[in-house]
Amino acid sequence: MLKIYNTLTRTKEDFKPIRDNHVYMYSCGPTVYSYAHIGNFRTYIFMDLIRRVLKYNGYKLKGVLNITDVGHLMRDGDDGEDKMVKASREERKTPLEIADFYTKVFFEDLQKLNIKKPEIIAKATDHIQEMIDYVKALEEKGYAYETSDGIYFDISKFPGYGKLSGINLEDQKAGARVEVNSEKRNPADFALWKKAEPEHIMQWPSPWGMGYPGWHIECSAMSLKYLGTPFDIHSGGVDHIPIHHENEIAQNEALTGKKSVNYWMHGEFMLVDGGKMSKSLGNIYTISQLEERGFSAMDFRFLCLNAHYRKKLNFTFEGLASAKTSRERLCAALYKHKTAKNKTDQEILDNYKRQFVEAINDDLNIPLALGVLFTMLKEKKSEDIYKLALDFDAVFGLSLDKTAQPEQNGEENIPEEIMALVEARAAAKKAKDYKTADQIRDQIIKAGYLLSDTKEGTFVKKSE
RNA sequence: GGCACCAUAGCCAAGUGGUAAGGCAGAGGUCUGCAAAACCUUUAUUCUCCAGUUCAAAUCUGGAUGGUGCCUCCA
Repeated sequence: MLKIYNTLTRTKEDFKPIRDNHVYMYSCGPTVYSYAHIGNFRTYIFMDLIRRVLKYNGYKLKGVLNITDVGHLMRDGDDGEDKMVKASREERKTPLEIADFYTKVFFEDLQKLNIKKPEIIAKATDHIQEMIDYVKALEEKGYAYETSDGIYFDISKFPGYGKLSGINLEDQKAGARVEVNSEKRNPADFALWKKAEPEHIMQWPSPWGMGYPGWHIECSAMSLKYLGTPFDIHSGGVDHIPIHHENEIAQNEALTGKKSVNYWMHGEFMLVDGGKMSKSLGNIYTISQLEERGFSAMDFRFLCLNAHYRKKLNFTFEGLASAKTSRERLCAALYKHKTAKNKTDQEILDNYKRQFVEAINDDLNIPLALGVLFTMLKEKKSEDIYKLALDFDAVFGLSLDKTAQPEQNGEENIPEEIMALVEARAAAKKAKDYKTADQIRDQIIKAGYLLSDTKEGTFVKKSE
């Protein structure tokens, strides 16, 4: 039985899907105004792990991931500038060009990380009509009101507000900043629809004139369209608990009168060097930047797999290097099993499989499951172990079948002059001229290559 | 001020009532002309501290201390 932690109840619960065998899931996706960074990707790896564990348990999936290309404001939902508009101005491109470019990079990164795309990718700008209909319905039900700059949700009409994050609106008032927008009935009311100035570059006709949607309405309208209500799982980052997901709940439940989501799952943040990751501190990294430093996207995925999704993960390059070494040794060990012809007792295999399943089904305890894999690989070499490791990899997504390869004398990337040095060293060694051989070795290392002498001969590879 | 959470070896990290998984680094060894790499072995009588509950606590309760995130846009 799969157990998952539900943010709404703050407990681990048995997972029971609404439909027998088909799980409906919505995951908050990127706002495509800039490059997604490793913190964002930790959350998408988390989404991917949920999906893989569900599939491993035999469920079919209907997953939706949104691409936010409008409506995500720099401040609150009231008075900030739209992120897409800002990026568009700064990069001197149209919002569409901005969105297309960063969406493309986003999906390339997902692929590198071996994150499988959910079944439905939903772009906000393709669903403006659904959002307008949604807002109109809320207005008709008396949950929305109009001000000079937009349509707002009246949270005083929704008594359950705050149940996901545990906030109490009365307590919040004490320390809260003074609200700029005095037309709002309650400080925490949020925009469903914003009226646009004539020069605003992203706007659509609506019953309230030209304008654009609020950010929160996007996820509500699209999840309702594709998944209905209620649906099984809603995932996202922990930062979404207090505002974005509270607002989604308010919108959905106000509209339908029903509970909208059975299980809320939130992935914790990634810290950098023990603190917050932010552009102003200059400590955010993209996947490409990790690659420039000699790490693969898979090294990063492996790093994320080593910490539980509900624990903060402190990113350091030291930690990433440790993950890289660990992953490479894992693959090397696996290759030995792949090429072994021995068999392993079914009882032993079943025991590892059981431990693995217990781990992943206990609220996605992937770090523990990885421990099971490492322990299993220490068994006597056998192709049965290899096959079972690949079975586990359906969850890990480390492409173990592809990466468990013999060491190659990667000649495709080794320049001829280096190969000449390698041969010269071999000759010197054969002549027992170790002084010359060692000098040549130093020379090769200085040039940025690593040598490894094995019984099968000398291998060269680029050092990172 | 409010909300949420965390504290386990040099580092990362699992374990949430029955006597400390796993990884990295380190140490010893094998291999090597010597190294590096690889491989093998090994590494916490103890879980921030103080009380309490219990036959039994890293795990439960209370308190202290330290750390982080959110309440501004964030994954």
